[in-house]
Amino acid sequence: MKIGKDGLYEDLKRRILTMELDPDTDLDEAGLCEQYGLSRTPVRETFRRLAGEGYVEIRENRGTRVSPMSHASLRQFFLVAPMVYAAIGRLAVQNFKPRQLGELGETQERFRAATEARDPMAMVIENNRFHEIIGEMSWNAYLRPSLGRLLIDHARIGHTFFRPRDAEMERRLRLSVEHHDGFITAIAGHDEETVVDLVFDHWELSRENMELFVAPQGLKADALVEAGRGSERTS
Amino acid sequence: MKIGKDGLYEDLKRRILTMELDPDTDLDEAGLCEQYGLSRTPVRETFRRLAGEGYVEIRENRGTRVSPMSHASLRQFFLVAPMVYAAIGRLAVQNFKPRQLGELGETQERFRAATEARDPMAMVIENNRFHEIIGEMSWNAYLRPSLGRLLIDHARIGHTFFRPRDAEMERRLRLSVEHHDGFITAIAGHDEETVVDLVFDHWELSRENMELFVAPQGLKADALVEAGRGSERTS
DNA sequence: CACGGGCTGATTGCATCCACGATGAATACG
DNA sequence: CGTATTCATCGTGGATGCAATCAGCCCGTG
Repeated sequence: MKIGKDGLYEDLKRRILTMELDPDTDLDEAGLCEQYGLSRTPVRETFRRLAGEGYVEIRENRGTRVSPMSHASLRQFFLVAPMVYAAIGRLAVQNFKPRQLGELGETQERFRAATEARDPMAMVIENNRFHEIIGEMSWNAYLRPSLGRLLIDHARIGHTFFRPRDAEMERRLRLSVEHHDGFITAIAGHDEETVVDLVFDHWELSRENMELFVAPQGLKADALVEAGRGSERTS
Repeated sequence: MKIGKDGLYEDLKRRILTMELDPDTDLDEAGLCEQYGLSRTPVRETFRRLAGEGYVEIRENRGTRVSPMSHASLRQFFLVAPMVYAAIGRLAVQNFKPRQLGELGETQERFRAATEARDPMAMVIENNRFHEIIGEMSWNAYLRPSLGRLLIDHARIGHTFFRPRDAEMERRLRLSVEHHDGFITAIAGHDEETVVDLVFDHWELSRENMELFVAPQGLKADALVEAGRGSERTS
């Protein structure tokens, strides 16, 4: 674990994206002060910053907690994500700087390494970073805030994507890696239409997985009652 | 001028939207503490909050300043604004709550009163609030951050819209008020297509005005040199 | 005369202290 | 025995003092 203010910021982001910190988890201000060797002031400022970016929410006199993921907001997520992703993709092709293409490639290599190492945490982070960089390439300060919000919940809803349970999920994961390669090639070639097509393919891939997560595979009605009394959470 | 933390927050937003505080203006932390009867801690937290919403930017060890408006970002503004506005409009029709419709009506009445009173400041604020409410009606936490950013610069770029200089601009302003009435009627009737049409009409109206602001009417090349040495600002 | 180094004032960031409000438990009352 | 009220404790918001960093200025040097 890193120390200092930036370490706290990065760690909290990582832990929220990887669901190490579940939605609605209360953050212990005093505890984090101690762990990162900070006083409460910089910790509170980090909370404000994360709140501005949508990672947490601050309730007056009632502390800071990880942003919730309600059923209602999930529907809104599926409605706008493809639109924003496609727009960001187009703008990225139009506006990217060569230097960013290199950064994208490096991130993709780390992502590929994470998949080969079967490291779900690293996969989540590198995949998220990959799409963040595409956002940066768009150089659009107006659309990026929404992209950021979407990527947070995309990582959280789709985290099971990176924990393949069967051959089919393995195949999808490999396909996802190939998509990323395709993004890099298409962006480098200023091929806007191919990027948009890839955006939708890539979206469809993770959308199907996320729907499984939101509405899990058809268990028999009594399966949970039999096996896990009291362990499941009511949403 | 209000006092307290909320007063500071509201006032800064208002002063930034109305261009009372120009882009790139440094904010005086100590001065604001004194004016609003606060210590530096809550002032700094307000800065963080405003930074998260896109009103200001904080540079490490170099203070807080009003968010800049560069030429490059302006182009990005024109590219994505219609898309986001239209999407928000659709979602608002689908998801609004009756209570919000009342709030929208009240804001529209204040906006109308401001136009009749020829009060540009109030017009900017109420117009901005009107579109914020439509954003709230969408109940889409993913798209609203971008809407917020767009509305900030929409108010700043288009502030001349509310200072009509000739009969044509007066006409446009009246048309704008009528558009708002149209929004209320169409949203109340769940008429999604009419709302989207209105969004584009409304957008076109202010777009034309904003383009005049960005690329002002064709002065003769020597006009500024003759008349206003040193008084014009370089953007 | 131009340029670089060092100093000083001002401003920001961080730590600590204090006050207020919320939460939970114990007790008194119905 | 159940419920409401009070009180104690904890945690958050705000104020203040101190340290670090940055900007501007002066002076020395080439």
